[in-house]
Amino acid sequence: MSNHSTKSLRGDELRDQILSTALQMFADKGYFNTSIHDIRKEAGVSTGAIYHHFKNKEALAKSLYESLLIEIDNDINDVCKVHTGSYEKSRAIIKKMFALTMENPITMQFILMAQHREYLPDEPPICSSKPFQSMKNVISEGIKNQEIKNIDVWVAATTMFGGALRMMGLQLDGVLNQPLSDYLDEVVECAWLGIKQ
Amino acid sequence: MSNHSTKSLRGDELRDQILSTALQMFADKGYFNTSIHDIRKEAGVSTGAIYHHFKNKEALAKSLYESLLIEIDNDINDVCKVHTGSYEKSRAIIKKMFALTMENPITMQFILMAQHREYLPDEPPICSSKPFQSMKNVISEGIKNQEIKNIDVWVAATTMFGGALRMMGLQLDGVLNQPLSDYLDEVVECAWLGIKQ
DNA sequence: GTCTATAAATGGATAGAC
DNA sequence: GTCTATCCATTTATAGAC
Repeated sequence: MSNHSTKSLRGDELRDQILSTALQMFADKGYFNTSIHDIRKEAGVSTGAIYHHFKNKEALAKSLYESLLIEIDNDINDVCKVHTGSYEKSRAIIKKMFALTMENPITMQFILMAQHREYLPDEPPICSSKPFQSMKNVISEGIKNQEIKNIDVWVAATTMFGGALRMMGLQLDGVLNQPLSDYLDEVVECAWLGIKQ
Repeated sequence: MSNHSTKSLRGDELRDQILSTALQMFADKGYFNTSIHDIRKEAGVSTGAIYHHFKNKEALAKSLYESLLIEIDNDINDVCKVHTGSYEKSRAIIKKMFALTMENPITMQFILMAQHREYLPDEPPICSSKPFQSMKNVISEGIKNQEIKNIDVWVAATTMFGGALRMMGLQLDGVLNQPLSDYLDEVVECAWLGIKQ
């Protein structure tokens, strides 16, 4: 379980080691159930090393949160680029998020399931984060292009992505019997039927 | 802000005072950002009184969580009783949950947005709680009756209720300009189009 | 840049008076 | 049944050696 290896890391490698250990533990036990001492032990580093690389515990969590949101937003925009039309883009986004959930449940647990505002008080709600804005933009465009019917954009966006996000939550809670990819077609089809022109 | 009143409460009234203060503070600042001392101060009671009525902090949270889930489940079942058919029942459930969110945002914040497993480790995931099971049952029945098309029941349930739940989250995050009731018709219509036979 | 040791504060929980 | 006072463990963060 411990990330401690015989080779002792230094500099940026040590910083990455701290980040990945913290991510694992925050996702698994939650921010408040993970002490600096827990991270120190699990990562095989010293308290001083942690405080050298991060101002405090909150800054460590914030660094994780922001970089992971940017990563996901990049993934979303990458798959969007190779598709045209709101349907294709929405499908590609959901497919990508399903894949990320299966490949990297820890990251998705941390980003989607945690209540960041409890420990990052200055953070805006998740719905105004870049990935969620990107999703909303796809829907806005679809309404403008008349691919999607002319309803409130929040309603359209939550209809398109709300079910998929719940399915990701169910997968992370261990409730589903099959991998998310098995549900992709039905999820996308049902959501799209609700909003298509 | 303080719930402290000149008349000092005793017995069950004091217990209720503790519960409602704790609910407010847990919903507002989160479980881990609320200390027993905070609750003591805000409720205008003593530490001893809290520990007389509840074994510990966790038991206090658990008592709140369980009774609120039962209340919501009763509400859901009450509105279901006066409707027949999956569409009518689903619509009534969403309407009721929208109303509860507007009337009692604090309760909904605590039930829907918090990560209870971080401080109630023995609690099952929220999707297996009674209210969510009741929703899933409505969808199961609809599939059996062929009112809803024959797809995976989780997909159908998340399609029907996933968007509405996200809209409730947006409302609680203060993102929406209008009350949830204004979105009800569109939300229900979009969701139902996705799963109807 | 990383370590160990420890300071300083907080918070959950208990004891015992009333 | 409720109160006050306090104990003790935990935790964040710092100081200073290497």
